[in-house]
This record gives sequence, C-alpha cells and structure tokens, in this order.
Amino acid sequence: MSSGQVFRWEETEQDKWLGVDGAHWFRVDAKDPRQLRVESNAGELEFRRLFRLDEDLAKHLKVIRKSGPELVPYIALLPGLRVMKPSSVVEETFCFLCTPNNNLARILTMVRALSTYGEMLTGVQAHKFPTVVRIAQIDEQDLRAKGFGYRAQTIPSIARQIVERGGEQWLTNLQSAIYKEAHDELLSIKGIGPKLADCICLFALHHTEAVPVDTHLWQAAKRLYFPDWTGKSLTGLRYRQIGDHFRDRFGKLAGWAHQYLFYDNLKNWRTYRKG
DNA sequence: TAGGGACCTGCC
DNA sequence: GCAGGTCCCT
Repeated sequence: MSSGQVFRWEETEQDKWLGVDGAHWFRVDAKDPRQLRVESNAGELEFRRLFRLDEDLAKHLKVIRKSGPELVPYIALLPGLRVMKPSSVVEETFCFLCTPNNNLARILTMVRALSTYGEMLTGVQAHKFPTVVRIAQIDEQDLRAKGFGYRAQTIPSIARQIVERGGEQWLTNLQSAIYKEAHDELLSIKGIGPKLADCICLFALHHTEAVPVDTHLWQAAKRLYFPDWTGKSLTGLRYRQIGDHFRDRFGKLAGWAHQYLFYDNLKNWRTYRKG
C-alpha cells in the first residue's frame, strides 16, 4: 500500500494493477503480495525508486512509533504504507490540482481526462501525462465540457503561471530548495493554497517533512492533539501549527507519520463525526 | 488573523 | 450536505 500517485493507477482486474509514472508504465500482479510480478517499459531500479523500496520501512516505523506512540494503532492498520516518489514533477503536481474540494471518483475521472492531452505510451493502452506547456494551452471550454467545473479555469491558469516562472524546470529547481522556500514559492501561484503546496512538496518535490493538512488530517489533529479547537475553523495559523507539530516530533519523517492519521480518518470519518 | 460565502460536479 | 481547498471579502 502506497500513497501519492494513486491517481495514475487502476486495478484492471482482481489484484492486477496498471500504473503510469512519467514515461514509465508498470503492470503489477499482486496475487502474491510477498512476490510481486512486474512487467514494465522501465527497469527494476525505477520501480524500486517509485515505491522507495530501498528505504528501510521498519526503521522509519521504529522512529515514528517511538516519537509518536499514539500512532501505533493507526500504523497497525496500514503497516506497509509508504510515501511514493514519483518521477514526474508535472504529472504529480497537476494530479493534485484536481483534488481540492472534490471526491476521489471525480478526481480519477479528471486525471484521466487530463492525461488524454498527453502522448500515447507504447506497449500499453494509456497516455503519458501532458507537459505543463500543453496544459497551459488547454481551452477552458474544453475542460468545462468534460465536467471540470471551475477547475476548467484554474488548472490551465496555474499551468500558465508555472510556465511564466520557468515551466517544468522551475518545479524541478524547487526540489533542491529547502522545504519552506519551496512551499512559499508555490504559494505565490494563484490557485495553490497551503494544502496543495504541501501535497506538491511531499509527493512531487520529495520534501518528506511536508504535512498536507486537508479536511481529514484537520479532523484527526483536533481529536488527538488540539481538542481546544473543536468548533474552530482551519485558519492559516492553525494550519502551520499542525504541520510544525508533526515536524517538531518526526522531522523529515513528518510526511510519513501524518499519513496513518489521514488514511484512518478518510476511511472512518463518518464514524468519528457521529461520536 | 478569524470567520463566512461562493464555487463545479457528483456521491452519500 | 459534503468531498484529499482556495479565493475574496469583512
């Protein structure tokens, strides 16, 4: 189980997955989870990199459990969860630009629609994600007709703002910047708020101390860490306090640590709401 | 800085 | 009513 680039993966049949990452595609047969069978136009190295298979998960978990014992039961629900490391900054960034104020089913539809603006991949029935220059050229009415709603305006607009700043290279350069600087730079774009900036920092730029505070993590943070905030709204200040709370305790693993609470709340929020 | 409303579409 | 928010306005 991994997170970050689920948007480009689909289960084609029981336990069989087709995933796209940049110019690469992977057909994964997970019938035996201990022994994945992978067919791909990339090498094993790319697959291992994408899922950070060369990082010692047990070691990460040891640190997280020690610094955050309250997370132990949540980790037990998803002990194999990893933060993905996608290879395409543009693909990852624009997938997340489809997520705000949205539900997963429609996000997947939108990501699929966006991908059709990219070239076809060879060897598999799927598209490579379009370039940021191509996205910048997409007509708003085109996306409106495809059910993008107000995102039909914001997505090409964000692409144009990125192109103005230097395009894909600008995003790539933010990978070498420190987390806070990258986050600040992303916030200069109209249409990217603190949450999206953190998703991009964590999954596209690989700043693993980034903590995206969405509606689910907000609920979980109030429950576990900030009970005084019950009934309050998520302001910019509280947003930073939650992220800093995770960074103070987990450092570079903050992005890993927060995920267990995110997924738990995603799955169980209706139950929590009643209680 | 805090709070509230609008915003596309579709599922619950 | 609300979803893996952001903008704009008091």
